[in-house]
Amino acid sequence: MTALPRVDSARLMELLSVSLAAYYGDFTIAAASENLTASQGKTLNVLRRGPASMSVLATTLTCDASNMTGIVDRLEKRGLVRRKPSASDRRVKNVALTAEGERVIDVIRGKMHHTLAGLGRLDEQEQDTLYALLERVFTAQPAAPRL
Amino acid sequence: MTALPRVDSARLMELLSVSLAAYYGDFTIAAASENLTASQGKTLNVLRRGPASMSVLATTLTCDASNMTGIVDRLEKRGLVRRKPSASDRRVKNVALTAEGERVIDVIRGKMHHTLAGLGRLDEQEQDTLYALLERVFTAQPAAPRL
DNA sequence: TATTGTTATACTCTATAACTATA
DNA sequence: TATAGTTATAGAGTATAACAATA
Repeated sequence: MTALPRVDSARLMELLSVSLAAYYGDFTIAAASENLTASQGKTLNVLRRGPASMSVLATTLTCDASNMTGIVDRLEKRGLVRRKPSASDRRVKNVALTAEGERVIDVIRGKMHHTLAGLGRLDEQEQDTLYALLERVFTAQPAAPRL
Repeated sequence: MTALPRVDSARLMELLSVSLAAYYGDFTIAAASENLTASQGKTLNVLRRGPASMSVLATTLTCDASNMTGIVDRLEKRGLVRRKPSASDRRVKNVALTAEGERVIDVIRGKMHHTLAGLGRLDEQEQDTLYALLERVFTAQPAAPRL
């Protein structure tokens, strides 16, 4: 691989903010096309990984637990998620996607045309490299080997 | 170089969403420590690149132009930004950071400990590689308007 | 006619505080 | 005592529609 231009940390932080704004905009527009707010879409996206309690949802979305009540209420009213009492701790309510909720979040993901096209500009090896680097930066315990 | 595990596009999209959530959470907490909402902080962050009109701000933040009026009103009331009428088009108002606004957004950026520590896990060559890949994925082809 | 920015409206998101049920 | 979730409240964010000023 040819030598890349040296980039200082501030420029990388700046590009990171631009990149994530682009991703967020893409997601927000896709969610709106399904008549969902960004917070509602993000909640479905988190639940796509599996059921989660109200407090875990709040932590993941970086908001107060009290906010999740209203967000999950509206999603539940539309039949996209459902609350299920935990068997082991009766205080806990686990939230899970319904089949319809699963369908909707998959549609939203498929509508992120800008991001999908951007990833399409990378070949397979470049995608693997990007994956490994992002994992190192944003994941506490990286599973991928060092480059 | 060790071969990296193959990663399909869906897993990469998933990691992007996790990365964004981590970055966004880091930024939101840092902004809150300066008594700013996420939207207010994002506005300052965009303006750190230079003045921008109300409509450009709205496009960059992926929200309706009418929202920017209130956000900029509150930032202006705190002395963090100011509106200046455009010389060439009297309909346009350019928004610029004040010295205090510049100071505050720099403080916020410096408080993004999680993200800064994450980037610190990469050596210089890896940072350059990440920069080049993100630029390919999220920057529009010819010369994206440097915001 | 089209665009920029604002206002008015209704709804959603958000943090804080107080409450309950459970641990 | 501590934690999970809800409720109430006030302030902020959000899209839509309508408007004035300017292009």
